[in-house]
Amino acid sequence: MSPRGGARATVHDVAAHAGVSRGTVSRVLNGAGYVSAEARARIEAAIAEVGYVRNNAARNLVMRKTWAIGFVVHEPHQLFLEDPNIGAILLGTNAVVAEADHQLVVLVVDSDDDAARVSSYLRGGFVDGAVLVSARSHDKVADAVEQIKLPAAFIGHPEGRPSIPYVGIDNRSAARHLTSRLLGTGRRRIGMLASALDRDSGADRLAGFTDALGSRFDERLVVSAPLYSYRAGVDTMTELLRREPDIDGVFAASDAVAAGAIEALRTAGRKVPDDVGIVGFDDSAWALRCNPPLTTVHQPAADMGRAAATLVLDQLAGRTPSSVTLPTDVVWRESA
Amino acid sequence: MSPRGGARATVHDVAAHAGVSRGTVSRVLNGAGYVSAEARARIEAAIAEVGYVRNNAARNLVMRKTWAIGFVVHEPHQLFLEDPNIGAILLGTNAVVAEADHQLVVLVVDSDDDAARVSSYLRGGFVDGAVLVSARSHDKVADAVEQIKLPAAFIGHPEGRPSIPYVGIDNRSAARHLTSRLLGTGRRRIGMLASALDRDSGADRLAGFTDALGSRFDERLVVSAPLYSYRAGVDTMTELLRREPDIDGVFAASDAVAAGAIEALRTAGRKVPDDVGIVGFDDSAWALRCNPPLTTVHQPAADMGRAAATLVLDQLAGRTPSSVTLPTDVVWRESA
DNA sequence: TTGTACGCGTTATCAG
DNA sequence: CTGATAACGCGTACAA
Repeated sequence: MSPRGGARATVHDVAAHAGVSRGTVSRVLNGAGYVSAEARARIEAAIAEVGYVRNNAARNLVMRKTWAIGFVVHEPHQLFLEDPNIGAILLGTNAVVAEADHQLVVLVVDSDDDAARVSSYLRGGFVDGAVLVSARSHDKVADAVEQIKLPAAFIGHPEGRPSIPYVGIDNRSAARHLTSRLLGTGRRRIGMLASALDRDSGADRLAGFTDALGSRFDERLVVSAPLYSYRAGVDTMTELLRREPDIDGVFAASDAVAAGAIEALRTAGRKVPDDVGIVGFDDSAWALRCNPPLTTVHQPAADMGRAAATLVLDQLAGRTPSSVTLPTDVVWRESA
Repeated sequence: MSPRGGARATVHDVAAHAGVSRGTVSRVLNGAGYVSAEARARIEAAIAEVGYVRNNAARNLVMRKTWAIGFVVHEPHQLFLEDPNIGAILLGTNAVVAEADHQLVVLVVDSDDDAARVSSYLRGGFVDGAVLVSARSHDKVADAVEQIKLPAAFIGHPEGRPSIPYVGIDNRSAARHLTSRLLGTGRRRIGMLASALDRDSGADRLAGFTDALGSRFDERLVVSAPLYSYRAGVDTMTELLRREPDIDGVFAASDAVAAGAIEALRTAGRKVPDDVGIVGFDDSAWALRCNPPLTTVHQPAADMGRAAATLVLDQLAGRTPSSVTLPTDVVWRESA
């Protein structure tokens, strides 16, 4: 006796088909023992026959749990397409979440409307927790997460959200370290191509650069752009050359920016690293694709994803999570 | 009177708080008129006061609709990270889905376990429809979609799934066209770096190449690799040079492959395009990043995403969808 | 070992 | 215009 036309079979149908009660069917469905071999066999046959598939809306309603974790990506179009770390973070998160038998659900925020829709999705009980990537401090999605106390973790370190743990890297000390090594190669006039100063990563990298230069810091040698992009690298490097033609060292806020800068330097007839030494940040696919290969800071992207997932899972298990800062390494190659 | 500790407020709580019935609350929640101004005001105040947020599990259960659309990405790690089209497809799909007030939910399949989990997610009634990217013909996810008759659309054109509409491009004629133009530049010995021959895109590009060459086709000049990757380009080009040192034209199955091939050619001391003319496919970010810039086929990735989303939405609206093939353009640049 | 009955939070259908 | 009340499909004490 299949269910009425087109509708999906329910536990009720299976029970009727097998000549048992719904309770018994539910028990075999959830592997909760106490079912006779005979009943189990009949029920399993019935399940196959009526093509039963569980209705999760009903299940979630009663269990108050969805076994799904959100992964919210909050980037402007272009950056989302270009950012090499985001994919690795995603895969790392997915690995841990899957291991815990949950389903990762990626939500992309690409406009203000999206932010509103994703917020209400999160509030709507579709997920048990969420990993937030590159959220700004003031952010509709973060507001929602905080308000409904959804177990969550940031990748990065937005200020003003003490209630949500994060996993980050120490951008400032990494930038300081990298700049110092660049100084150590004997460069005299070192500039910075800064990016995304509205975000902790961008601001901290600039701070680290400033730290390393100390009294030698000259604000005229810092040119900034809103995004970590190849295009930004071309533009800011061009501007930096205009301001200071005898520049001989450059710290680019990301590998993509560095790649663009190298292009601009080539156009201007400068040789890398002979005339100008340049370093990047991220150790992304760009780094090896550049000519010459880029000296840069390696970001443990997949590990960050894994750590963030663990932070969320911990909260689901009732444990109190604490933010983590992962170590980075300078990778010295030919560009400086 | 707020709900018991920690639990979320329900319609019931709101109703009690406002001194009306649940029915009335539901009516203002869903904007379904027929509510006195006074009642509405009291209810709205109550909603704010108790911090009510809708429970979608319950709502979905009764409405049999989730307002969510799945976007299933089924690629090996590396390809997922490198593929430039996938982001644009995603954004295109998201735009249309959001416009229709649905939420796009991205599901990444990265292992056999993932495939099983995503399948059961799809069957579980978490989404009303799905867009499937780069699914193979034999695929657990596609099986599930077909079995439960989930409204869906493929990007690409997997064989053997006549019940699911797709949006694709005519890889074969595009490849034929591109190869012909390469021939037209006077190249004599033209080889192909094929990839992903287990997929329609890869196989069709090879077929188009073969078409264009006609009797001049020499199977020794075709070297293939499993993935559309930079690495594959380096390796297959190296092999092609070994087989045929006096090669003077190359059709690479994708821009990434072409970029790798250019690297291999440079290593071997050949000049592009003077010694060897090379063309790619996709018009991805690689194309302009290569030196020289790549002649290639432009894929309307965002449009493909939009079309696929429309296909799914059409089915949700009860319309019968039909597959679409989008036009491509050859973009002639300096590499050939 | 099995069946019964209740509750999860909404929306929808009716009388009033 | 409003308020009961019945689904929606499932898990689970509790009784048998």
